[in-house]
Amino acid sequence: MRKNFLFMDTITNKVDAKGRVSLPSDYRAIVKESESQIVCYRSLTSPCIEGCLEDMLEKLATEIENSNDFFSQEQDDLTNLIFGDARRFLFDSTGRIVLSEKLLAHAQIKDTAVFVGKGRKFQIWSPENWEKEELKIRQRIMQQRPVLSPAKRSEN
Amino acid sequence: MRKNFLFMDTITNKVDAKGRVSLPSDYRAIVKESESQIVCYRSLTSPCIEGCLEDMLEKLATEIENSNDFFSQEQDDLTNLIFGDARRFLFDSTGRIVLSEKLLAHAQIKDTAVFVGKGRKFQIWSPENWEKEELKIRQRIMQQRPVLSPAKRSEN
DNA sequence: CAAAATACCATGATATACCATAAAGCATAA
DNA sequence: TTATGCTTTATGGTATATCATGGTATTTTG
Repeated sequence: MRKNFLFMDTITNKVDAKGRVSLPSDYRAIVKESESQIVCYRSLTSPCIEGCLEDMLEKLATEIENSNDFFSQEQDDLTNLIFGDARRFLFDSTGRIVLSEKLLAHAQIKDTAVFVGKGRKFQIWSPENWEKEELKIRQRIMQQRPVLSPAKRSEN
Repeated sequence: MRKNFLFMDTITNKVDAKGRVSLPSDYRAIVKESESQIVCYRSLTSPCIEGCLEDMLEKLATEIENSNDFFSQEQDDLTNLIFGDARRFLFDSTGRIVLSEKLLAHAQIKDTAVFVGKGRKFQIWSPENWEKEELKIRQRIMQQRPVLSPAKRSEN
């Protein structure tokens, strides 16, 4: 790969009874260009699904492999959680992936999924949880920047 | 080789009276692509079976050979244990391997085996032991999280 | 030859790939 | 701007292929 790519935007799609969702078309374009695959796993810290390109995990695996720390407990834990949870998700000719029950349950997703771009990775939220999360994020930002210009504040 | 491959996901399969288990189909695909073989041995630190491609053990052996580390006696011992225990496991035309009594006993596996991907290697657990282990790991990770360096990558 | 290990066959369940229609974006021309 | 046709995308439905697993045949080995 080594191409530039960014997962961006926020897109809401339907999830049917079988767990099928359309991957946003921009994301599909990234997959095609990169010649890699989408990999998803439960976020370690939030009630959402996280996704990235398999290349990213490849990189992680290589780092661990080369760290000469064949028997480290910490690495063992990490690899168990990340690789033990992650799975490839190929999309069919209509652009859909099917999310597993495990992932959907973790993210509390029923019939609607919100894809949120995060650059090198992306997240999938339930509409309710994402709404709350976005609010939290905005509040954190505001606190950290008390001196935002009035113009900026009235934007949006 | 240097092909890309990752053992991922957590998959539960049945073990019959003869010790036969289906190797997850993704794992089989890796074996075919790599033109290497699956090797399994008793984990040195946990009640589980550990597996990887034979290439990996090759690499480990080379590393030991080339590191004239005066203080690596411990690592040397560990690798001796692994090589003394490891064995090739070929799968038949239906995708099954036959786990030995020794391995099954060590992992306390009766009629169900849980395959847990770890990137370049994987583990096989009994459902009960894996459940406990996963919980332990999550607790440890949560505690250490702020100081984990490789984990930066998986941050939000 | 007996016992065990290994390879092959058959089946149902499940996941995957494909088809068809609807909806939405996009460009061009009026 | 507004209307019109075209292309791309989303989504419900269905056919197909794959996989896990119980069973049996065949080979190996002691």
